[in-house]
Order: sequence, then structure tokens, then C-alpha cells
Amino acid sequence: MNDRNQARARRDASRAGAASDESRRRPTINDIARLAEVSKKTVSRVINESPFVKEDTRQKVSAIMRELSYEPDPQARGLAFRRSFLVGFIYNNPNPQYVVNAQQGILDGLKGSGLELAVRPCDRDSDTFLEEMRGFVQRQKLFGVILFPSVSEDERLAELLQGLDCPYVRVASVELDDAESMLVTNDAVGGSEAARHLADLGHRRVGHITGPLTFRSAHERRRGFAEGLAERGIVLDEAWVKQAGYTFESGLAAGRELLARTPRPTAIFAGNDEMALGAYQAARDLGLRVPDDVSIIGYDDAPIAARVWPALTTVRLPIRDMGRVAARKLMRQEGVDHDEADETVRPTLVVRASSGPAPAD
Amino acid sequence: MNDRNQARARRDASRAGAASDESRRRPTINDIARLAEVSKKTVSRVINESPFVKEDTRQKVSAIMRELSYEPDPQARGLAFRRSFLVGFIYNNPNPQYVVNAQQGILDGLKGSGLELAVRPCDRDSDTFLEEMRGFVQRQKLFGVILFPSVSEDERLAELLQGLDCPYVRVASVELDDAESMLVTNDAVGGSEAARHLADLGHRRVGHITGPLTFRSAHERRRGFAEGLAERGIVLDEAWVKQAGYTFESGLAAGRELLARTPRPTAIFAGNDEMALGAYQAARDLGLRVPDDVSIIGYDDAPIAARVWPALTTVRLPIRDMGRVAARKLMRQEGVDHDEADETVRPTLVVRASSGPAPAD
DNA sequence: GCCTCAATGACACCGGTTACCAGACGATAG
DNA sequence: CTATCGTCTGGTAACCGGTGTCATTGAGGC
Repeated sequence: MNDRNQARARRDASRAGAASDESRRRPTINDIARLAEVSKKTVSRVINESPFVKEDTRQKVSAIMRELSYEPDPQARGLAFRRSFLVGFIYNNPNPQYVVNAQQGILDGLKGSGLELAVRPCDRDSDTFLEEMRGFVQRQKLFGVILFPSVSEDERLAELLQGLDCPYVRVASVELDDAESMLVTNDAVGGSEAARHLADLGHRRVGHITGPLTFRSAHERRRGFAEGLAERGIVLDEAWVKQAGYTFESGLAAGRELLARTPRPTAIFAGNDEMALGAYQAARDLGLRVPDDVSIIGYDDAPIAARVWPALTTVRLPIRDMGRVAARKLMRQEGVDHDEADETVRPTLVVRASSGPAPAD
Repeated sequence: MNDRNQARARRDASRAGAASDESRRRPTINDIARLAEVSKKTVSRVINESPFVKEDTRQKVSAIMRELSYEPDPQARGLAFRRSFLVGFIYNNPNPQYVVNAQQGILDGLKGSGLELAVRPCDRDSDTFLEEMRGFVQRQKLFGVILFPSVSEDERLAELLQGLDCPYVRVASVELDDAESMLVTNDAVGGSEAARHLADLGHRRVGHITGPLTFRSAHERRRGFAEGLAERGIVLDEAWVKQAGYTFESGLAAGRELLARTPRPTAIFAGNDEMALGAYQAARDLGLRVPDDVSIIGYDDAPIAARVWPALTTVRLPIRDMGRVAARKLMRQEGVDHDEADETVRPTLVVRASSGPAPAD
């Protein structure tokens, strides 16, 4: 701390002779109170929109606050409230596109509220995971926490947050135990969209490359896919479901195996875009054309999906919207933000060039 | 605020009957002082590593802090210090991969320091850009700010931060005015790596798709590329440099134009991977094979680069490292963190399948 | 004239910090 | 051996910039 102050002192010295300290100082609640000829408590009431302030008093105080462009100090306020104005964004998703979109959406939702976003990636498998999270939440006295998959599915973390009395919103693909603070992404819907699309194109022999079934997202996508097929009278053969690891390489291996079979599937639904691209590669290796010989559908609409050739048909999650909705939900729970907002978000199928009519036998 | 407290009160009520308030309360400096039988001032000295504490006193106090797993409240500390423990990460890069990596690196660097990261995307072209930034920095009394391209190149922002007495580190591709708080990425080096690679493969007619030259990164990459070619006795023909917008579509258009010429360039260096993929598409449209007919090199090593076919040769920036180094540099400036660290980071060429020997004429 | 209620202010407090002072302690001088 | 002095430490109070609690004031209703 010594050193730190030295550094600051040096900087101060280097710009000595600027405006006088008095005039440069940010105004405090005391300054406002003095100028408005009221007590600081009354100013505080104005800040917090207490109904117990006479209208003209409020006007006078507001005018002075505006004139001095006064903003209350979040640290001081937080200290008194025993609570900060920091929202924690806890994530462990390996897909950067996903993280950035979610983060951006949350920031959209937080905008103008005075809340700041503190980000915190984590590793659920770490021994100290829960301890770290506890430290983060408790030390910062977080206003609230927003959880995205797959940490959002961690019940231990949810319990911890309840114990710490820290409000949270979980974004997840299925209903969890505490439905109240949940936001559902409907992965099953996305799966069934893909299924209907393939069925309508005439496909009957369809394969599925699923992500690790320990991920709810993978589980739900598969379930939705099977249900969508069933709606069209098609049974998803368990033998044509290969489990992979959400990675390109694992998708490649699974794709190779599925496409080497006789009879061959005419379509493959992959649990994410990475694996879909692995399947592309597998098809290419086997001399199969997409979509003429085999249709391939992904999930996520990663930026790469539109770039590859042929452009990938995929299911898009409105992740940024989900972030925004999650943030507003948190704020609404805590009594800031009085808008209404719908709380569930539907994925949509983006049809590109990788899906086409089933080939004649 | 009323509503907010109501919400909290409701939650409190719902879990009434948990542990008693007294035992659940986080310990404060007073608790430590009482138990250690010293004054709070002494505890404060221990926290701040003052040299004026007898060794056994320090031991005793530390032991009790550890036992109660006491952590000083950053808000209270910040209030007294007139400074928070929040580092601001200000970015405006459209590439999510870039942002996430930078962010992750910064978090790596901050880890264990007790500093939190508050993220803030921005739009340099907005009218209120500077005002927003001023508000952010001043309201939160930020410990410091880390700037990544291209906001890092904004001199108005740098001046603002100096005026606000807020320490900052700028990550940029060239030396700027205040070299002291700078971290250089050496984009020119990356450009010349690409140039040497192509020259060594025998290419003589090379084209370049540059990003917007208002971006220093674009300017530097181009400059380095020209210099690298010059080293091998090749002149970069200005007519074969097309400016594009760092996007797939603009890369496609520029690629089309370059590849339609006679004689045709045998290699193209694109200012980023997106544009390189646009050039892929242009080559495909014209019936040209990569790399047999034309070699293509990108920049950034976006995740997509390894996934496309043929896999893209590209220049990799160690962005995550840059984030870490930037964070430690900021900390060092402010007297926390006493490690030494090198402060410049070199890009490396990742050779994949999209670059090959120049075709015979 | 008393009671009620809206509006305001006085004061302590949130959990740390600094400024300043007092007491302990060892060394030194008389 | 005692008085005096300087050096360490630790205690006390004030402060950072807001908030909660409770008392006070004045106006209006009965």
C-alpha cells in the first residue's frame, strides 16, 4: 500500500498546478445538502426516490444535483446498504462467441441502471470451485449473480448462493429445482425444429451426434430431436445416436462411424456446430457430398456456421437476448426496473445450404 | 430502493430460523481486534503490511484473521482510500474471440490480487463516448483501466484518463505518445513473417487485402508485410493492395477483384482471418484451388482458421498473454505485484495448409 | 385544544482509514 | 540510581460518503 500511494503521489505531483483541489473534488451529498439548504438525509431521500419528500423540495435538490452533475458514490452507498452494485457474471462455457454474446446481452440489460458487471470464469471441476465462488460473492457483497450454462446447472452453487442470501438468475435448458429464478432456453424445442425440418425434406434414416449426456443441453437437444421425429412418425434408432464431446475431433470420429454404416443415414443432426463440422470432414473423407448425399444440421449458429462451405443449417440461440432478459429478470426480482418482459426465449432454425432433400435410395 | 429492500426482506423471512445472525455475520476488523486484544489500528497495519508492527503481534493477528477467514471489506477500504479495487476493461473490438482471450488474460493476471474486473464495451463513434467513459471511471473510482485495440489508440480517452488521475495500460500495435503505459503487439512483425514465408515459397506476385487503414493494426500489418517482402527483394505493388473492412463479405469482394486480374497474384495476405475466408470463397467462385493456384494467409488465428478446409495459415497473436502482461503491468505501476515481466509480445506464424509453393507460370 | 400524519432533521452507524496523541520502554546523562 | 529524552506502539477520534432510526416540527381534522 505504501508503494501504491507513492505511485499515486508521483502522479499527483506531476500534474500539480491544475485546478485547485477544492473545485476539482467531486461533489458529495454534503455539498448538495448545503447548497439546497436541507439535511443530507433529505438529499438521500431524493436519491432513493422516497415518497416522503415534498415535490418542490425534490425539485430544488434535483436541480442542484444536476447542476453539479452529482452522482452518489456507489462504494459509500454500498457500505451503508451492506450490498454492492456489482452484478457477477459467472461462466464456464468454452465457446467464446457464446460468452461474449451473453456478456453483451447482460450489459445491454444493465445499461443505465448504475450496476456494473464483474466477470468471473470458473472451473466446476476444481476442488476450490465453491470456495472461490463463496469468496467472490461474499467479499464483493454482490448485488446478484447471473449464471449461464453449464455452471448454471450446478445445484451446489445454487444452494451456496441461497445460503449467502445472494439473488441469482440461472439460464439453463430445462426447468431446475428453483423455477423462480430460472430462464429457460428450450433446447428441446431447437432439437425438434431440426427434426421437423429433416423429416419434411423426406429423410427417414437420420443419425444424431450428441454432446456429452452429462450436459443438460446435450440431453435436451437429443430428447427434442427424438420427439420431433416421432411427431412425423419416425423412430430415432438408438444405434444411430453417437455420443461425442462437443469438439471438432469427436464430431469427426462420430461422423465417420455413422457414415460408414450400411444402410447409410441420409441426414445427421449434430449437437453443436463444431461437431457438425467434424461430420463435414467425415463426409468429405468418405467422398460424400453435403447436402446431396447427406444433410447435416448443427446447433448454436456459431459465426463459423455461415462461413463454411456449404453454409451450415443450424439452430440459433438468441444468446444476447437471453443475457438481456436474464439481467432484467434479476433487476426485477430486486425491485429495480419495473418493465415487464417475457422470460423464455425460443431457438430458431437457420436454414442454409447443408440440408437438402433426402437422396433417392 | 424500497422495493429492493422488500425483496430482500422477503428472502430473509423465507429462510428465517437459519443460524443466528451473530454467528453468521462476516467478521469485521473490530472482531479481529477484540479477539487479538489489539486496537483496530494495529489490525489495519497488519492488513496493509505496515513495517511498524512487532513480529509476534503480527503473527497473533494473522492467526486470528485466518481462523475466522476474515477478509477486509473492499468497499469500506475503497471508501477510505478514495479508490476502488475495480479494474476496468474497456474494449470495442468486434471479434469475440479476441475479447474473450484478452479478458481471460487480464483475469489471469489479476488472480489473487483482490482486484475485480469490470467490463465495459464502448463505441468510439458515439457522441457520448467520452462522457460515458468519464462517468464509469469517476463513479467507480477505478483502480485502473486496461485498453485494448482499437480504443487503446484513442488519444482523447488517454488524456481523459490522465485528467481523472486514473492509471491505465494501453495495448496497441505501435508506440503511442505515452510510451510509459504502453504494451506493444508488433503487428508489423506479424506482417513481415507472412511476407517472408510467402517469399520463401517462391511467390513473387502477391496481393494484400488490408483492413481499414484508419485502424493502426491494419496499417502496421500492411507496413510490415511490405517491409518483409522488400527484405526479399520484392516490391509490393500498390495496385495489388485492396482495402476492405475486416469482414467476410468485404474480403470476398476484394479477393474477387484481385484474383480476376491478369496476371493473377499467386498469393494473398489478408489482414485478418475473416477476410482470408472471404478470399477463399472468391477463389472457389473462380474455380481456383487453395493453395495449388493461390496461397492465402490470414491474421489472428481465430478458432475458425484451423477448422476450414484447407486449414488456414495465419499469424497468431498471443492475446491472452497480452492480457495477462497488461494486467501485471498495471499492478506494477501501482505498486502491487513485484514480479518483473517482459512487456512486449511477438506474434508467430502458424503454417497450415493454405500456403504452398508458388505455381509455375 | 388535542391528535394525526406528512415532511424534515439529528445522530449513530456501515467497515475500514488517517492524524494525532499518550504510554511504555530502553538508553543516556547527571 | 534517578531524571530526561527519543523511539516504538497502540489508543482515540475524526473521517470517507452515504444510510437507518427516531425525534421533532408544523399543518390540518375533529
